[in-house]
Amino acid sequence: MPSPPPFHKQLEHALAKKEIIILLATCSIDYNGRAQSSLASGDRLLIIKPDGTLLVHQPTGNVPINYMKEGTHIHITAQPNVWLLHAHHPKNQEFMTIELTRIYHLYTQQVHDGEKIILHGHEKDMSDMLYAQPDLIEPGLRAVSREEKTEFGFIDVLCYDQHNNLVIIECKRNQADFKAVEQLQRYVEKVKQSKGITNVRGILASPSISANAKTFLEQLGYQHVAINPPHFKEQHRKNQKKIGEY
Amino acid sequence: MPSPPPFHKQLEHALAKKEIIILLATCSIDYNGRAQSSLASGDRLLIIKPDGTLLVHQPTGNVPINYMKEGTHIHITAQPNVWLLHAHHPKNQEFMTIELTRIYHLYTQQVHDGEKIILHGHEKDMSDMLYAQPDLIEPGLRAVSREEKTEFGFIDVLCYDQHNNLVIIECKRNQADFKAVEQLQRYVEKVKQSKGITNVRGILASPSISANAKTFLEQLGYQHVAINPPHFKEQHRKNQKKIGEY
DNA sequence: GGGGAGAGATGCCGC
DNA sequence: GCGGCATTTCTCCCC
Repeated sequence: MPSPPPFHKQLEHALAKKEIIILLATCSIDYNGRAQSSLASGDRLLIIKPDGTLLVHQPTGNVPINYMKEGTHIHITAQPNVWLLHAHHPKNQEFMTIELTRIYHLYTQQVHDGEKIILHGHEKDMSDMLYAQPDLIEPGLRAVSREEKTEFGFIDVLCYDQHNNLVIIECKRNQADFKAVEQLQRYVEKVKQSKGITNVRGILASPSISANAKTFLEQLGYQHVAINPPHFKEQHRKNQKKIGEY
Repeated sequence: MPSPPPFHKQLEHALAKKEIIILLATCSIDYNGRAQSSLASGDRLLIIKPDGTLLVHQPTGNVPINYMKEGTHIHITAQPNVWLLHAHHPKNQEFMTIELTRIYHLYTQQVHDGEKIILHGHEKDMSDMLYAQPDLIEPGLRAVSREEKTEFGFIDVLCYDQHNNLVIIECKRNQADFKAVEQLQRYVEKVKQSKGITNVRGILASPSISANAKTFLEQLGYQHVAINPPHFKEQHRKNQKKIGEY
């Protein structure tokens, strides 16, 4: 029975055929590009995708410890006791060198997946809700526009109140912070300036706001309205049910 | 020769022994937690780490299409034609169900890696440089403090100029945007207020700034100074050399 | 644990 | 391509 081709030949073959490559190995890593990094030797999981994505995962943590994005050119060279995996992203001017000293496992395969994820519960769902039902914010509000583009950014929801003051609403699906207040401030000030009016109100709609951000908000003369993103409670109830199902 | 244990037994064993688990399979996925998502059937790479991290990768892209963070409890159940992988993160109140219909490949192993990455070229390197050499910004500047905490955030570098005006410097290692200008504005206004003085200057130090952000900055009476993060040119030179080496 | 801010942020959509 | 901005942002640091 003929022996299998050497590791680097297998890898080259998989790269050429644009297979997904799963490699568990002891390696050290150097990166040079938008920043510089070095990582001493350890056991890691390397993933090379058909689109030229390279991910390096340690045994813990959510995020790859090193990575190269789609469009990376990869090649491997065999040396007496190590393999050198060179990764180069021409457009981003990024380079990575992985020195492999021990190969635990290599698997490669053609994969097919054309499906896209369907995601709900993001901020747009919240601004959709407030555009459809502005009285969740305050009785008498009339919604005028959504995602209105200004020179200084996009206004989530624009309304008039019952006294015909313009009302600018900025939504956050999570707790609001300084940045959210500043976004609101930027839109309000810009609209006042460009329309030459002063009766413009600013409302920050979010489930909560940090104490400091609230102080800041109120100093600027704006309001916070506590609003949960849509289906927040239903979602929680579903979770509770699922606990029972387990 | 005895046949190997069924897939779900192998997986249970690996979970119990806290091995890293690499699984290439056809699956569909539902997630419920901070948001809700569903993903129809396709070929994906699943990774389960010893710390309870679960990653789902499609054949393209940098980022996992679905994930559960460290601390996730995972168990698997076998049904007539499918396996159900249940993932539950108690603290985050998150749930994921993965329906596996075809197993291409399963590999599990103990892994060891205690190494930490060494990273250079981040923003702190830049504020360190400006604290040490404030005259890179403007002749006659005297640095007073770094990372100074205020009620409204942290000031990167605080200086006095040759006319004894207080100068607040905000650093960005990349192109500055609206948010950077607003951060600077917040610090300057807060310092003016808390110290009861008006001669406070604001300087944004970054390699570049977007046109709109620059307009905004100047309307507020602040300045932009073009500064590259340290070793930027050296880094580029290194890259150039590496191109030659290839 | 919360707050504040950077990140080799990433990804999406707009122009 | 850049710009503006949300992200199941993530991660780190400091209180």
